Amino acid sequence: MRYHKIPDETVRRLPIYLRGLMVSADQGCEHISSQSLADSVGVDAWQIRKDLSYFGDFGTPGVGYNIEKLARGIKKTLRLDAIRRAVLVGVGDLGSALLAYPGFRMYGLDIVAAFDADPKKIGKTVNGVEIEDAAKIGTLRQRDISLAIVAVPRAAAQSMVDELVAAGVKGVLNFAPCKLVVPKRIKVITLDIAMELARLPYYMPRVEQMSET
Amino acid sequence: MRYHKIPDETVRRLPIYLRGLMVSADQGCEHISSQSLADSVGVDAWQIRKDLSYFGDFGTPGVGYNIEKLARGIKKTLRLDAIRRAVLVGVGDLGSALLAYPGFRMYGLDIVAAFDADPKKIGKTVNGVEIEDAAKIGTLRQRDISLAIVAVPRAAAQSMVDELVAAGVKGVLNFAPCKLVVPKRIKVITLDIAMELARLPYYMPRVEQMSET
DNA sequence: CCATGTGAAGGTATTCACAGCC
DNA sequence: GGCTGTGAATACCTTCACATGG
Repeated sequence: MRYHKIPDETVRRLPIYLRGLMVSADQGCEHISSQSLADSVGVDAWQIRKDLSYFGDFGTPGVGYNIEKLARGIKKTLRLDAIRRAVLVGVGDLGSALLAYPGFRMYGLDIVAAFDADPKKIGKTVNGVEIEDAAKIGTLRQRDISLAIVAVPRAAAQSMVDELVAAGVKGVLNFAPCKLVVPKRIKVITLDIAMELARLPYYMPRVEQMSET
Repeated sequence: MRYHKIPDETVRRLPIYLRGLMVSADQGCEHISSQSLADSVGVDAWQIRKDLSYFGDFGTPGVGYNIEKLARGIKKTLRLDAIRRAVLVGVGDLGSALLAYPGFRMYGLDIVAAFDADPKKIGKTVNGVEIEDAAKIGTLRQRDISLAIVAVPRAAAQSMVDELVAAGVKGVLNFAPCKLVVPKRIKVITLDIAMELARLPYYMPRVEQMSET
């Protein structure tokens, strides 16, 4: 293996592989070939091998990959071994669902704090996390939390992010349907759910619809 | 303008442009330049012009784009003018949040039906939509609904999708963290929220973490 | 003999620079 | 002068084919 910059598209796929490895590990497997993993996650085998080749030699020719070792390697590459604590801002319908969502655990991620501006919500506990006053986001600085999830209405998103950045947050998963302006050192991934649904019709077969022409 | 296949990446960006156009329209603007739109949505101006050039001549040199006309053109390209009704399967925390989510309206999309397997939920009404028995998904065939949103646990996702496909659904937005097997004519977009959060640390500056090395 | 890792080829998307039109 | 639309250049990613190693 030689030095390579890891392509963004590879980084996008790594969590998929991790998910597939967990499933195989649960089934008691110790090793897995790129082909088997490919079948279970829906990515081509050569793509998996190429992706993994960017950051380490994990496989054994003739045998495959040691699941435990490969999972550790991927986690390290994604820096999931060091960063594990996240804060949620905005405990509305979507925010509450995220607090209850068990899926983060698979990647070793935990939501350990939550903020909201609504006085009726402050002080309540949802899924073991107490909702704090959004005006106190500054207190995050002392709490070793560098990941934030933003689930507030569009109008509030930018100001919340400004405060999060001031409080030392380094990465943001944004559910508000808008662009967020942040310093270059901060990474924002925006996930606009309605937008994903909106691009689905483009790929659907062009049959005449009964409603409207 | 000449014939071009529209790149997938362009299709991914079109809803962003649509969102930006709505905002400008709300502000009373009639025309907008690629540069202004670029500033408001966070995509480069030449990228926008290139994307739009794949499917129509919308702009006027020296003036810019007519917002109303461009929005209609994008909607038509994405086929949002014909497909508007969606069904939700799985009314848990996330599903309920999606039912309440106002963002789909912006794209002319409506969730008009909901299914769940839990007898305690069946018959209840959430946000004006009555929850029906998941065993009755087959009744969709008569209801002119071709889009589905799947928000059930991983273990139930594949069988729900099988039923949806049998009932005539053509496109699926899947929130379950797994690959779904469907006939080639069906389009599935999987949106794994935990996975998005998991790739965030990779892009964050490599400072020493206080917790664990 | 089987499965990995990787150069090389091929394809797709981004970026540039500018001709053409209002 | 200002702004669009687009060929050409560049960068990036995917796919292939096979040498290499257990």
